[in-house]
Amino acid sequence: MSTGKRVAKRSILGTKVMVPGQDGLYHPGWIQAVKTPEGSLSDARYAVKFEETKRVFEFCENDILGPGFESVTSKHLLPGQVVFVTHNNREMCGKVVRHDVESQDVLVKVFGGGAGNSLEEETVLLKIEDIRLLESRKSARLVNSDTDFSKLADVSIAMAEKKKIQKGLSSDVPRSDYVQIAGSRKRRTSENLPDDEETLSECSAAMLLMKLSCSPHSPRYFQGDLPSPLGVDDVLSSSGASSFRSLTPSPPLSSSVTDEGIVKDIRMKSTTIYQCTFPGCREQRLSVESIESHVRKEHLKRPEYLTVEEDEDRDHEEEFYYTEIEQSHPLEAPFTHLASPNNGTTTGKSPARRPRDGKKCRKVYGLEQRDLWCTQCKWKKACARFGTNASEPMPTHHQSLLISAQNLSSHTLSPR
DNA sequence: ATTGCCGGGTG
DNA sequence: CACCCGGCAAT
Ligand SMILES: [Zn+2]
Repeated sequence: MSTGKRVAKRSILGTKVMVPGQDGLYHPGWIQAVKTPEGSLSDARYAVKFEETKRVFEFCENDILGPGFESVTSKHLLPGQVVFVTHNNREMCGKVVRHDVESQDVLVKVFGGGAGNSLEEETVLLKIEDIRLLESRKSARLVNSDTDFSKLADVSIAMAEKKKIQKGLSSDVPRSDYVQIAGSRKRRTSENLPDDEETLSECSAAMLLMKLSCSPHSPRYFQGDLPSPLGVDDVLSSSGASSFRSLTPSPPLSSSVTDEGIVKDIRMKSTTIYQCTFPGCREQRLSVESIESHVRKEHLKRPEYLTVEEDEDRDHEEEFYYTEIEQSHPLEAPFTHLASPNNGTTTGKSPARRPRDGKKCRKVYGLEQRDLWCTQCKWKKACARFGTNASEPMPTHHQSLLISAQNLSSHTLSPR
C-alpha cells in the first residue's frame, strides 16, 4: 500500500538513524533534510534531528549509522553506547562496556527487562555484527507499514576502513597529547571534574572514563559533526595500566581524514593490528614501530625512540609484549582467541615471571586496577604472580577485560 | 615520593 | 583462615 517500493533517495527523509552526539556516543535521530552541495555528490550533508534532544545538526554520510548508511560493524563503539542485542532469544537493550576492535568483541551490559521489579543486569560478550544500534520494531513479527527499510540496520559493509599504514619512514609522529590518569583517592573528594556541563542520563561509567582519559579540561567533543571518530593515525584504542589516549586536536575541515573519493570499499581488508599484551594494557596500534614505541615507553620505561646505535644492539624485549592480529573475516571465532598471557619468549622460555626488574602487580597494573593484582599483592603480601614464587597465573587479556569491566560498572553504578 | 611486603592486626 | 593496613626498607 504505501508509496511504492522503489527505494529512492528521497525516502531517506524521516529515516531513523544513529548519529554521534556531543558525548561521542551514537544517538537516535531522524533525517530531516539532505543538502547536497552543487556538483559533488560525495559530500552530501544530512540534517538530523536528535530524538532525545530535538536539536538538529548536520552530518556527513560517513557519520551516520543506519539503514542505507554505514553499519555498526565499521565503527568503534564507545563505552556507554546504548545498543540492542538479541539475548536469550529476546531483544534487549544494553550498554557497551567495551568494544575491542581487534577481536570484534563487544562487551555489553544488557538490562534484562524481565519480570519482577529487579532489573537484573548481565554482561555478555558479543560480536560487533550482532549489535544493533536501532531497536528493531517490536518483535519483527509484524511487518511494518511503509518505512521501507523497516528492518534495522545491518547493511553488511565490513571492516572499518583505516588509513594505510606505512612504516620505515619517519612518519611516526611522536606528537600526541597524552594525558595520564594519576592515582586517585576513592573516598571523599570535593571536586574532581572541572565541569558538569550536562546532566547526562546514565552513561556515567563510560563518560567518566572518557573524560578522564581524554582531557583534563574541556570535555567538549564535537558538536554537529565530527571528522571521524578516530582522527588519530596509529592509536586505535587505549586505557590500561597507565591509561592514555591521544586526542584529535584540531578538527578543521581539512581534507585529511576523509578520502577524496566517493565510494568506500564494501569489502573487508585484512588489516594488521598490533595489540599490546602487557597485563592490563589494551593499547592497539597500526604499526610495529608504533606498538614497540608504546611498549618501550609505557611498560619498559625506556626511551620511546632509539638512536641508530641503540637500535643495533638492543634486547628485543618489546616483542614480548605485543601480538599482531590479522583481520579478514568478521565471521568466525565465536569466542575470543587467547591473548598470550606470556611474557617470556614466545618461542618457549619463561624463566620466572617477571615483567622487568622486580615489578610486581602494583606497579604493573597500577593503582587503578587493583582488582587485577594477585591476591597476595592486594593484601600487601609477597607477590604470588611475579617473582620467584609465581603461582598465581596471569589473567588473560580477555579476563582482564572482563574484570576491569565488572569493576568499572560496579564502581560507577554504586559509588557507595 | 613510590613500591614491596613483614608483621601485626580483625571478623 | 581471608582480609586489611601501619610502617619501614629499598628504591
Ligand atoms: Zn602480585
